Amino acid sequence: MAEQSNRKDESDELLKRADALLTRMRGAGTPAAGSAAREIPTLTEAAAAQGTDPGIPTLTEIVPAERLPSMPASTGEVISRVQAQNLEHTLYQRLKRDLDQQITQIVKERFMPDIGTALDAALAKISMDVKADINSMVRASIEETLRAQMKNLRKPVDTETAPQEAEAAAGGRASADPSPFAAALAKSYEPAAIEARWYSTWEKNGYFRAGLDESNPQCYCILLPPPNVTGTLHMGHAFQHTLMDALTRYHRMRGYNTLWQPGTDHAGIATQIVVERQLEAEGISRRALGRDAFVERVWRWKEESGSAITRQMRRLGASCDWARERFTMDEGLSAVVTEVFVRLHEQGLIYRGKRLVNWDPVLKSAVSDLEVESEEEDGTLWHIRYPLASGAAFLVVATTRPETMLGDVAVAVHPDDARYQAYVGKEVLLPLTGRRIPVIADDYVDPAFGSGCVKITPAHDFNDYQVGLRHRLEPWPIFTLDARLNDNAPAAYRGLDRYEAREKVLADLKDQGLIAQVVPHKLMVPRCGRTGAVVEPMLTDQWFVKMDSLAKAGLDAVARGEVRFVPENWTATYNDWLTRIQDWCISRQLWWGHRIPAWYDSEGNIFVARTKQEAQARHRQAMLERVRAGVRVTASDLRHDEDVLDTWFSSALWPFSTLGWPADNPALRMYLPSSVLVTGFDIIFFWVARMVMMTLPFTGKAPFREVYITGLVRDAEGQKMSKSKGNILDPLDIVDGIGPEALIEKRTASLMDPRQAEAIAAATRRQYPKGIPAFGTDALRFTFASLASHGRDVKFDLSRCDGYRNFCNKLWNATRFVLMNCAGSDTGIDEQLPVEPSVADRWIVSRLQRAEAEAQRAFREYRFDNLARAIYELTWDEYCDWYVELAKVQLAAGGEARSRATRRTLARVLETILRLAHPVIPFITEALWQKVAPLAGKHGPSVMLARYPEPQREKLDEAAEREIALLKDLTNACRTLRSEMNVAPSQKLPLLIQGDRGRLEAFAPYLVALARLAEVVIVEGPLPAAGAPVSIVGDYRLMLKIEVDTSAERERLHKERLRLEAEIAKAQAKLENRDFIGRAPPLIVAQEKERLARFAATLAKVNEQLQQLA
RNA sequence: GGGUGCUUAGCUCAGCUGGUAGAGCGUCGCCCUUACAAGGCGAAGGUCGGGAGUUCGAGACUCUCAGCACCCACCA
Repeated sequence: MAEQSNRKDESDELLKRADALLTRMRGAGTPAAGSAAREIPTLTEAAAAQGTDPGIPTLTEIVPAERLPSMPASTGEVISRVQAQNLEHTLYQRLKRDLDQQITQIVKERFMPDIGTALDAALAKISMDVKADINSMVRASIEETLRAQMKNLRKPVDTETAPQEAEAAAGGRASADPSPFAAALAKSYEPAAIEARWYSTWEKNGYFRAGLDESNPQCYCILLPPPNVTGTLHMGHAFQHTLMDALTRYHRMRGYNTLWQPGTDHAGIATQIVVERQLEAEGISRRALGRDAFVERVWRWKEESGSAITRQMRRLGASCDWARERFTMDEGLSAVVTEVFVRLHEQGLIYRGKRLVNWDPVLKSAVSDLEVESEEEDGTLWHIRYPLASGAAFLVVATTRPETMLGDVAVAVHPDDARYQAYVGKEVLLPLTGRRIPVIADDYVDPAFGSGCVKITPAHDFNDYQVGLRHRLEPWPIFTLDARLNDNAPAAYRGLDRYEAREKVLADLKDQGLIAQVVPHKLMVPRCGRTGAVVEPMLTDQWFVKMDSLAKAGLDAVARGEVRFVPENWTATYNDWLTRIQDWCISRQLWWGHRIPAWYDSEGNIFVARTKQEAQARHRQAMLERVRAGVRVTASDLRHDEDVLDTWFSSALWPFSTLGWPADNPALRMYLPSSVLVTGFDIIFFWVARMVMMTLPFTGKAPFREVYITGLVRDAEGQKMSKSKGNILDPLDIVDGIGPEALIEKRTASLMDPRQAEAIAAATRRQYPKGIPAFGTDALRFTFASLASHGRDVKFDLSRCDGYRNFCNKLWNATRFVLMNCAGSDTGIDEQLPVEPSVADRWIVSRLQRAEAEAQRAFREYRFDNLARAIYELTWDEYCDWYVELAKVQLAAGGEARSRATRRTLARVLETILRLAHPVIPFITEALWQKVAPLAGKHGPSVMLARYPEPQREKLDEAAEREIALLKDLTNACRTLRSEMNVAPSQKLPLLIQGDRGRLEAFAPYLVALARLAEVVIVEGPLPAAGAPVSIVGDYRLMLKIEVDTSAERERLHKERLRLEAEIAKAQAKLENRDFIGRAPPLIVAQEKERLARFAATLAKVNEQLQQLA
């Protein structure tokens, strides 16, 4: 089926037809329709008309006037390109929101009803998918309008051919009035506006397309773990997709051939269940509908909801090659599935047989071991007496599932168990059935548990099955496929459900006095991961893949290092599973999935073939041979196997089925093995290991070189996000924001258990009283990156998003600053002109080199947290906090060459930062790069096509780094001094510094500006004594020269001095008084002396302070 | 029962081959300084889960104990 690839064509086709219809109606169509249709403008007309044609609504009719940006009057005023871009951008943003709605509205209102209905249906059908196309139509229209507008607005000078002049003219105004360039970027960062604009541009221009240049030896490929086709994007996807997109964009920018292979999975069980529920809601049963109709129905559901997840991925900026999108049930991929099945069967690696499998009685299908999830539940251990056939004695067996006793074929004891040795080989009478069953001895029995006797039910227990095989006991199945008792059970129990049977068995045993003991017991209950039904081991005919040789190859591939896990410790998990693997049950008794390519004749012979024709041919061949051998045969038609394959069977083939295998082609040659698989640990077994095992034998190559295992995304409390817990977050709600009511509505809708709704609503209200603000895609992606450290689950905390949105805002504003100062000015693009880089310029370039090296290492090691940090710190802590501030000083004071160097550095470093950050935050970097790149001498349609910076070690300038470190220290020391001295922020003071005069003279202007000083006074020799504390930084001693108003302080100190002097005088007088000395006790005299000394000391301090203030 | 992680500031987490404990958010104080209040400057806050060992020196290495989380296998 080519539905996927046809979708876009279909949409285009519909649009075209709609357009054609419009044109016809507008033209010489039927008179009635013609007049009505004349009122409906094309988008271009709507945007361009502006009231020129009374028959066509103007822009303001479609969009309320107050929503339109003010347009300059058409008076021949000069408009700069930046202005025009800005105008276009704003206009586009505001229009975009309203237009498609408005158009639909107008169409509805003004079209004749019959056509209207048809078009309505068409619009409704395409509206979602076509949004992007409408966007580009709107864009095109607006571009057209603006071009027309600019013709009127522009001076005769053509800015296209003389951009320097035009920019210079605008730049000249910028110095006096920065508005043109401030306006070039909105005052603050608004993600929605940017994001809407760029994705379609990238996609339209084919930037995501796979590189197929075979002369380039560097190829980079990531396989998207195909999400469920009918699913929606959750936080785990968003997290992993962010990392994959960053990796893809990084390597694309490094010049690799790049492919991010997208696609979706048919997700057999999950999808079938969803559609079955829909049918139930309509009161239709799947079986009543019939297989073909049901499958048809699932396809329809897939068509309706199938693109939801890929639309969401686009919102996150995922740069997949959508043209190569695949679906596991596409014709091509289905053919690969059949081919692989047939080949494996030919090699004897697929077989069919009656085996004990995990059976879901609700789904009525086998499920694989992996799909069974055991959970501890409270149960009971019943001790039941089995009377010996020979006499009055009993053997007591313990069981948690008494109903299965009806299928018992033996009682087992441990061979060394002295208590029971006498009974081995004897028989017991199985209660309720009257069957006689043997007592056997087997190591499997744990004498310490229960009574030491185990009932053996081979047909419904995996361990018992093994015991049965060892002792050649015939299994005695007692359940039907929906877990009711079958005819092997005594008549009284037939038809009962397994739990009803349990009750009845227990009651009957009790009546017969055969229950010896009832003990509460915790046990693990195996449930199907999908339906939650308790799984019943069941003997059924199923298809299996023989795993031993495949597993061996899978283990070897990892051991040889062909596939490497990151972090490495997952290798152990992988190895452990593969060494203990059992044969893989691949048949499912479902309707939605790949039909097993096997046919049966009336005698039950199996013919595995690629097509029915092939199977028939083999059948005829076999019959001929038997006829020749003289066997009588009856002709019969072949019956197709009813079962479908496990979803994971087709997923296991993903690495080569998506690349056009088995046909040799460039993509297969270049992108297998793929570079890295990014996924969660939860599908190492389901998918990762199976891809390794299936890809190796069919292609001789590993499916991927590395497997990066991400953590799981949990909520802020560390809980797993799940619908039933009501703690799910939709990544797009973080991007776009959501109100509290809508969020609660979302979380409580379609709950399995509606009683939880209230608790969830309350918890949600508590946690998000105001809902979730819009953070934008970039902030979300940056957050994911920063949380992606190794070996840890991710507790998703919205406050981190907050921080990273602020980062985006910082980047935005830094760019505004650079544009204000550099746009229209000389940024040193002409290498002939003299430049005079300062130590600050050299420093920031050096820091940039370090950050680039760190980023490169982070990508190599999948340390996205370090990557995010490197970018964050460089941008904020170095570039914005320091370099930009230093640059202000240089621009204010420097000569022409120094200013040119400063602007050059400002622009070039920012431009590099934008490229550096682009893999993580693609949207904002693209928007800003468009403005910054020309200033840095770079040109190109997209930052995506610009090369990622290569770190160049030799450019590290440690001398400059030391100098700036010193300058930072000095600045901080000044700030400390100011705060210690309680100097008002507005107050400027001179700073006295003693130290290397040459350096200080270089630092002085920066210090004056950054530390808000009046001047820097360089002091030879020791610093003069003064009131301020002295700071020491390295070899430098510095102090503020306080010239603040100290009169109040002086007055206070003066008063204090007077008081002290008075006290001292009094004390001295006392001590000089002979009467006092003579009569007072010595202790008192000593005290008085102490007092005097204390006063004297305090007075000395006060005097010192006064002197300092003076 | 087997395995794998984790335990560092109020919260979320960094901390590479052992060498003076870090970031973001939150809190508090002062500033609406001409890119940015989604900002700037500053401050408080930690015997790095407990114990032992190796070492001149341990958040890091070894052992042990405890707690938390997850995976696998299971005793009927």
